[in-house]
Amino acid sequence: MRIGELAKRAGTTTRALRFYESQGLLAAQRTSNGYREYDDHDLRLVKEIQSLQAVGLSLEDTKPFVACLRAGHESGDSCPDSREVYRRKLAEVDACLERLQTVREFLLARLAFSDPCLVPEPKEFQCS
Amino acid sequence: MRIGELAKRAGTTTRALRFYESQGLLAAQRTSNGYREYDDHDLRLVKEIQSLQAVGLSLEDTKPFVACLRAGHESGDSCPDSREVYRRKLAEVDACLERLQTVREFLLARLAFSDPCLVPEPKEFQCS
DNA sequence: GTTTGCCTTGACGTGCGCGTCAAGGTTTAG
DNA sequence: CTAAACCTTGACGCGCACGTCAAGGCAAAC
Repeated sequence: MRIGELAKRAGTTTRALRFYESQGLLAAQRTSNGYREYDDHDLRLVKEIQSLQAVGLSLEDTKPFVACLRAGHESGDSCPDSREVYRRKLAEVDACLERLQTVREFLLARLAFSDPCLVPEPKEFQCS
Repeated sequence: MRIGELAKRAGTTTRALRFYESQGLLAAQRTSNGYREYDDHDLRLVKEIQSLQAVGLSLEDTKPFVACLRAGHESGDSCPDSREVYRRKLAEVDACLERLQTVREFLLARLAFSDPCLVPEPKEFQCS
């Protein structure tokens, strides 16, 4: 399949896929006219990248997982480097949780003084 | 005092102070030669900004607090707009905590399968 | 032939909070 | 007189994961 179809199947954009290639995550065959050609294995790679990004890993962090899949392993997280990324990320998450708890206590304490009771409006948030 | 001394007293840089001014957070008097001139009230403002940033608020979010202090209030968080920022931030923090808990569960589950037991190395982390 | 819809590379834009020069003016110490 | 240490504005850089144009090539339908 070509880049447009891979993007559609993976639910992403051609720009993202070309960016992954520029970062060394994705390697495509080229047809005679210079078009990129992908197979189901590449689709699998893209989905792996997406699920790891959803957990908060950077593209750099997904490299060991991609390499693991390329090495023939069934899952991308069965290699030592991948598991090391998991451990590092877990430590980061724990640190963040602790910090956010502190921040939460602070905000609650500040709001405790005579709150005029307005309805809050939840929106999106940058974390992890 | 001039910008260099204010920066030293507040533990920041002249670049940051000029940036605050460009964002409408800080307004300085000018001496005859064009130098910015600050007083203790400005130092107070800068410290307010810093403490709010430490809690994870953006510069934009600190504006109501600065306005509140400028309006003559003792503390920057005694005005309705400031408290509204607190409430919104609290909602964001709560959402982030929930999300990070989910991520943490995921990472623990993935690591649960035959961990070769390597020592983790805690580093800095982007959160809030 | 030409329009349509793919594809290519390249380069600049985004948000945030400044850091880091660059090129110059001012004031003080020696 | 000169050097040092301040100050001024302006403009570009950074990290991250792409978005968005620009200018053009390729293939199939009309």
